[in-house]
Amino acid sequence: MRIATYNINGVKARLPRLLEWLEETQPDIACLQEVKSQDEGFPIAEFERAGYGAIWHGQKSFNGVAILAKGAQPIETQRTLPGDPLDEHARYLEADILGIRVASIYLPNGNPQPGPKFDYKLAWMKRLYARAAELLAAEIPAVLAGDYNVIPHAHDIWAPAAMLDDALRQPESIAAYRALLGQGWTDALATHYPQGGVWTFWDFQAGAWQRDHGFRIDHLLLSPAVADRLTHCGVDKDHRGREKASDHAPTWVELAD
DNA sequence: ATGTCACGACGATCGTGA
Repeated sequence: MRIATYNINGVKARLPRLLEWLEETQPDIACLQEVKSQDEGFPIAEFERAGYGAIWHGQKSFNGVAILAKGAQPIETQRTLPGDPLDEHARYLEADILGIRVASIYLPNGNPQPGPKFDYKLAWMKRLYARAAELLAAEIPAVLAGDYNVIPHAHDIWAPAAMLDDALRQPESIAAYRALLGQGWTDALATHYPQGGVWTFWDFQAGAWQRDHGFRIDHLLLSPAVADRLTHCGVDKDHRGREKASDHAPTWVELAD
């Protein structure tokens, strides 16, 4: 069983590429971020034609998350991240599919830092910590997949000195991510590629793709029962190099049945 | 040092967010 996460940066702009990726790689579950569409603009008919059921939480212009399931309908368990009723950003969606709880996460970017956007990022990570703890306490097999906007380690970026002033590499961001892992979650790619050097994002600017100036911010966190089933994981890097591609590449885990 | 892209309101460019 394959579970993937893909920050698509605009579902309408990427639709041909997205359908092509589904057709080529056939993920059983796909968590999407940066849908950048209101609910009514979500191209559900196209996904159903491709054989996928879906749930989505859209927002005008930015944010927006979705979960696709091959030949199945995700059963929604959460439409928001608990802990702040005033937070209207569409950044969290959670569902049961094929016996696994799956969350599609679009964690706040947090730039510029310091500032209110960075404060929001850290507060959001605290709320995620609380939700993740609940899932573990209930012993629900779970995968928390998405764009975490955190570069966990110096070997998760093309140059250790790059981005040091950025919200994605602040000590507070990294500490919050490590605290989450400390609950008992497995960062799948970190486990399989402990030497680092695996990127999931290449900026549109500055020829980052051509120079391979990337970093790893799209993560799949596995609960203990799911981690025991992990057989392979990776990044569909070639999809980043295609025409009209997102700035992220799809990232996935393969689980034993 | 610089380099991009999507979205949406506005009105055929610009601000925002990344």
